[in-house]
Amino acid sequence: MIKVFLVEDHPLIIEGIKSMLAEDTTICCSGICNTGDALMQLLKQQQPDVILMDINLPDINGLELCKMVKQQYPQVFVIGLTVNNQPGIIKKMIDNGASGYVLKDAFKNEVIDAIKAAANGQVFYSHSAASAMRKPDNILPSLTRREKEILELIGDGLINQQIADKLFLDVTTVDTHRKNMLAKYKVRNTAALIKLAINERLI
Amino acid sequence: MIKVFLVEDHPLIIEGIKSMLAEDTTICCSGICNTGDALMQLLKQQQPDVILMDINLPDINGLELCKMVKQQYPQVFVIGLTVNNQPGIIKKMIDNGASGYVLKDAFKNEVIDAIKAAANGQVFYSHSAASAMRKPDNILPSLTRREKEILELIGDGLINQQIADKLFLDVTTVDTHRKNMLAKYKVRNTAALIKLAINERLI
DNA sequence: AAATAATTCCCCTTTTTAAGGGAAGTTGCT
DNA sequence: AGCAACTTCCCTTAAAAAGGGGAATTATTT
Repeated sequence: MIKVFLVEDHPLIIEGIKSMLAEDTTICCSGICNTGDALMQLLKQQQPDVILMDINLPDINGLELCKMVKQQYPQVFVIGLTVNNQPGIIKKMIDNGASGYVLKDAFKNEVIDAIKAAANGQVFYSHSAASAMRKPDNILPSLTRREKEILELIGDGLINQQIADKLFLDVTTVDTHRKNMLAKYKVRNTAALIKLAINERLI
Repeated sequence: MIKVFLVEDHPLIIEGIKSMLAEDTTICCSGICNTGDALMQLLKQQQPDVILMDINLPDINGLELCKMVKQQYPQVFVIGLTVNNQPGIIKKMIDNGASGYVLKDAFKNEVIDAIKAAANGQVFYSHSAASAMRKPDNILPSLTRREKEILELIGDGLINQQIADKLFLDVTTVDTHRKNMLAKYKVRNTAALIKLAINERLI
């Protein structure tokens, strides 16, 4: 019997997963939480074989949560779950110790297959996740803390001087970060940078 | 007995809805399609009392589909369904004849309540949809054809001169449109404009 | 402890955008 | 036919970003 925890904040998805898993007698879903925090509390009491985890949770980023779980409970296998097919995030989840990735357009058997594979220590991707992986553009550089901070303020419409004032920095520093981001993502200007950052969920 | 059709392309959500509706004996889900096209075909043969319709379908925009359904089958009630809480889109759905709107973070009873309300000709919003409606900023001005065209090119990183060349316009014209958009949305610069446009799904 | 990455600050010049106007032709709709 | 909204073009000046460098200090990771 494979013991599964589900971390998901959308009741509809919870129902869907529960309903799918109910059809397989070798899997039992013994814990459901809707936040990362609730999961960490639950794990203190008992550990499942597999955690099925939504990447977009209200309280914590899925990548962080996955890393935390694997650090404290390395024997527990984690499977990522998400609606939005974010190129690049799949690879990052695997880097953070995940045993698989299932997009929400996955079919019934794919969820079950992923859980079974994970329980055996294998890695599984749903069909759509695998095809997303094959795209070469999934190796986007990530933003540093500071860059992300600055990029968010840029997106809010602040100019370099205002950002500098807000973060107690020199204007030239803000400008340097801005230029580094343009170079990092090989975009021509701020407009393209913001578009890319939002579409890739970097901010 | 309320006859319901479900238009949804994510198997997980389909399972969730089916599972929720199974618990209510006065509702029967007698048709499931995963595209707008499939729905229109199905409607030629039989009409349900209520259609539960995902706004983000692979083949057609939910707003358009809702309008089409209501034009051809005015007696059928339509309920919108979506993960992404897009401020403004709810109002547009209602304008297009929808009888309700349910976000995917809705609870079990909210989906059932929405269906029952719709079957009685009433309008129902899920808790989260209603709170999204209350926000005054759901009446954002829309972009004109030209503005949208130009904004997309701005987002691609083109500068005014390049946009002008591409659309066979004068640079000043492109600049005027850019200024109008900044004024229209009361934003300070292009970065904020792009962010707003993407978040509001204007481009 | 060494190497790498991140953060910070500075110089310069050129290009592009923003903000303030005005004006006129075109399209669409009632 | 008339009005409103859209589209088009023009002017000027100031401000901001882009592009090209360099360099020193702190974290972080190996």
